[in-house]
Amino acid sequence: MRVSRTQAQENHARVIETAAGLLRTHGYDGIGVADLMKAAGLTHGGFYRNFASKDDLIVKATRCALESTRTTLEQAQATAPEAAFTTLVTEYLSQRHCQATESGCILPALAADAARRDDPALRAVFREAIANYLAYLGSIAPTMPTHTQARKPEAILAELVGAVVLARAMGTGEQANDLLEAIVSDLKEVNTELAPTGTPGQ
Amino acid sequence: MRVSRTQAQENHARVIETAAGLLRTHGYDGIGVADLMKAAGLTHGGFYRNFASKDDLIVKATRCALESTRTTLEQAQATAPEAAFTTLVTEYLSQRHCQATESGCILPALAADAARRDDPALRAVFREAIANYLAYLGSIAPTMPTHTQARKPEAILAELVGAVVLARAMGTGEQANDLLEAIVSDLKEVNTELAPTGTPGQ
DNA sequence: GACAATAGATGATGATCGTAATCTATAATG
DNA sequence: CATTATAGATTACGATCATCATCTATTGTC
Repeated sequence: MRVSRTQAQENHARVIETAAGLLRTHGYDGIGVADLMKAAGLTHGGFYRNFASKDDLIVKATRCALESTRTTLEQAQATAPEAAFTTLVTEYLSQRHCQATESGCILPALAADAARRDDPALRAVFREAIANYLAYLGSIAPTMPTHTQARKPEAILAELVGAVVLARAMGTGEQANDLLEAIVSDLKEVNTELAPTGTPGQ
Repeated sequence: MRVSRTQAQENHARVIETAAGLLRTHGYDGIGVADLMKAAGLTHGGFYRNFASKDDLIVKATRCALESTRTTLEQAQATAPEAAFTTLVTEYLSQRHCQATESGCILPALAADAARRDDPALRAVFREAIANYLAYLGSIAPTMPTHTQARKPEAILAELVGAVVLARAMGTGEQANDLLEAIVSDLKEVNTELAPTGTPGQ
């Protein structure tokens, strides 16, 4: 059946948003076009009118997920500007984020998948995502403890992403929790050899 | 055709070793049983005499890859004990390692894939791999610069793994190189605010 | 040397994959 | 209101997937 222009536009957007969630959870190869369309409330028949290929949807959905993360970060910074770094670290390294694969950051969820694909457009989205994060980390540097502030943003981002990748691979057990906590304290607490613990720097 | 007992044993081992390489490159879902057997010089027919399922092979191949990495680490430590940490960082964050997906560390290659599988045995392999790395980092702590030595092994491992994941997703361009170099210097060089650059600590 | 055990090949199973041609009912247009 | 453009459904294509039953040729054993 046909549907109004605005309805069709909504459907198109919903397919992308739905895919942005399901692809993060199942991986680029872990879910098919038919299931993605069904999850969006449509049949798989109309897919190729809206998207050139599954790869096309993958790029659009990945960018959609990236944009929603960017919005979240900007809101956090606007809400509590002085605690931006603490909020980021606490949330990013939380059990909640590790379990919320569908809505979490694309970097731990899909970067390894993306590396296997020979798709320049997809790689560009990831370069953009990483550049975004690095810029954000730069912008909230004044809210970091001094020992963290002294480090390169690249190192902090890698540490955050690696922590979630490792914690997810370990499952929900105690070891995963210990690892996350160790990394939270590595990033948040002032090095005890340099200064007393507990107070964020500057 | 039938084959001698020892020959069969060799074949079994070769399937696992071959799979250890190809699964790292293509991901757990990126290559099928038939292609794995063919790469080992066999047809897919005999697969289920040797393995209970593809999941079974996945666990065995992942453990095989882990053991080969452990061997590499032990050799590096034995060869140049005083430079163990420098060697690890330089090699792990090299373009070579980022491009050698087939023989590289399983953590950046397959941890995200493993997180999606509901397989306790596979998760156990990853917990073991992570525990191995943490123990190794602990054992070579005396060869680290002081600012790195003061950090938790979990944080260093996450930083290494995250760096390779991000670099691979970015491709072979200049940005990936810059990111790797930034993280090498974050781990190797003494913080310039604390001490002059260039000399490893202690 | 005859017999039995078995490694591996052959080939088929049903499911699922991405892709696409075709159809249909309705929204947009005159 | 009649016409046309089109969103989405139906259906099917060929590939590939994991799995497995069956067959065969050779090795190990007596």
